[in-house]
Amino acid sequence: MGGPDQGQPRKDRFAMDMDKLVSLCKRRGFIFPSSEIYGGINGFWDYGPLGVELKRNIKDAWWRDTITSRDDVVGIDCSIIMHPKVWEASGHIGGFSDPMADCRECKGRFRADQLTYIRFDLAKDDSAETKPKTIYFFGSGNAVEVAEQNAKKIGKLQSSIKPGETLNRTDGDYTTLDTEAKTLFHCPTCGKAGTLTEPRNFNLMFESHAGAIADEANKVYLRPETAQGIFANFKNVVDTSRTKIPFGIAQVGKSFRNEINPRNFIFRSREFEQMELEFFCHPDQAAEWYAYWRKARFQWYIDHGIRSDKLRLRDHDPDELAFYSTATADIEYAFPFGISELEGIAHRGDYDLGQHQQFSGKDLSYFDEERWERDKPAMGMTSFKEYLKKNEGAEKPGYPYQYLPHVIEPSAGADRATLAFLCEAYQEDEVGGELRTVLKFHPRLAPIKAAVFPLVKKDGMPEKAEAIYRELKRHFNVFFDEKGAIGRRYRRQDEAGTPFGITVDGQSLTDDTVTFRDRDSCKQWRVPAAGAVQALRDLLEGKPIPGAESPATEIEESSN
RNA sequence: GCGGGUGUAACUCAAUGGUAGAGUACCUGCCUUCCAAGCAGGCUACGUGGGUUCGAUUCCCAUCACCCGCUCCA
Repeated sequence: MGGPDQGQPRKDRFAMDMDKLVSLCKRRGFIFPSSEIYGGINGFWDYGPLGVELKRNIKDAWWRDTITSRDDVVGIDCSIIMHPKVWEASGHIGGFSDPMADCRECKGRFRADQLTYIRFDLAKDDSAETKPKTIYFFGSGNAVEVAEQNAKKIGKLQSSIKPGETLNRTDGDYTTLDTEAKTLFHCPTCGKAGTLTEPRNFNLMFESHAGAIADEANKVYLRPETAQGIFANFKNVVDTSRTKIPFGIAQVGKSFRNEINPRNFIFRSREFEQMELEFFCHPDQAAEWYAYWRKARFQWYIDHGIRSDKLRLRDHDPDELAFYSTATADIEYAFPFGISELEGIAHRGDYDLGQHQQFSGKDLSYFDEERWERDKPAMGMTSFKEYLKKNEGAEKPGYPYQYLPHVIEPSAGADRATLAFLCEAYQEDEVGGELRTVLKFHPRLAPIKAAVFPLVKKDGMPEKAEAIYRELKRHFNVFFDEKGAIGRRYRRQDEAGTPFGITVDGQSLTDDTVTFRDRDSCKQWRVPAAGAVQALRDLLEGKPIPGAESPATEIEESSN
């Protein structure tokens, strides 16, 4: 987050801002606050009739481009609740929960485990009964930093020891102090003592209990990401699906995080949907695959209509990387509320499989049989055991035939993508001197593909239009509307993002043609009624509008 | 979680210590041959819970939700 676009959005006549978008989403049935009749619930949102189609189209496009159109990726659908050990192995139980302490005085908030104390107990050797004298030094940071902050005083203390006295030093953090000692702690910001609250755990994982009785023993978590289900099933998939490295396993599904502060419409919510791919490859090829997915995933957003310079690809600085990752890139979008992440592509090495191998005690390594069979004659070996024996004592004796695959993880948020596509599509322009609000979705993503209208409600036009509608409905999600003025009906569909309007008019009754109307240009052209299905299919697949120089909507080939 | 702001109809807004009005939208009918036309009629609201008051949508308190800033975001 952060960046040049974070100032107040301009609210001029044609500007998109979140208020307008939220309002449109509500008005047209894209997105509603969850449980709204009870006042809503923070961090949860519902998708309405148009919103669910949009989001489904996004997920379907991702699924098709990532899995079914490829030879090297398979899908999976894991349970939301998994064995709690999964989250120990993944680091979510340790790293996902932060104890926080607030200063009552200056309202500062601190990671309680980063508030460090250094404690000295001064004891006289010959008087075991005398209580040792205790001196504390406090600060923010690790023990070394706090020692530096207090170097002078500590030095003074150490040099004041008399013969027959011992000085014992213990380091620790705020969470380990007893209640009395906590009152001695100074707030690192305002410097006042005893102003910090008890540390409170901010565990971002939702907890539940498997079974009717709630106790510690059956505590379970709602998954905070879908990825771990993939790693946990790595062996199952390898053993059953004839997949060979390099290959990927992909999943779309709900995840849950108890965000401290849900904000920005559906961008950060507590229940959200992820589209994640774990692509497993040989360590030697990981860098290449990382580069491939980094590029392919960025292109995917462009191919689906995010053409503006609001979309960017940002490589993480080395100091931003998680300790196990050798490279990570974020695909970001400049939302009205700031530049924020849509998707991260991470080179995770063998960290995840390694963790699960360790915590489960199961061998998760991959054996490259093809390569072994190819190479073994040259080495004069008949069995892999010989090879292992030869390399006994080596760090990776089975390498390069047996190894933990490295993984490239493109991890996308379906709700964030939906919001980005909405923001990108939202436009206000002028048609015949009137202001028009239009959602210029890529036809592949548009909730409704076409709307069918009789020009007026008489002379048999409604009947003819409905017949065409029925025929189209067998193939596409189309909409029929015969009420009111034709212009109003066009505009309504513009707000829903419907790319094409099909109108039955007076001429249709004599020559059996209909007009097609393009959402973005408002241009119209005639098509034989009997060919409407094929004509719409052609348009949705990117064939040009008759008379137009460029295709109605360009659909480039994805780079896979 | 802290500070500030907002909460009235589906949407955008108004007025008011004596229970509320507009525009748009929506519904019905008439009319209408291509971009939110017209006519007639109709439906829908004071976020929730307390308090003060004869009486609260209005004042006070709490709560919930949303917005902005901070914080957080493996």
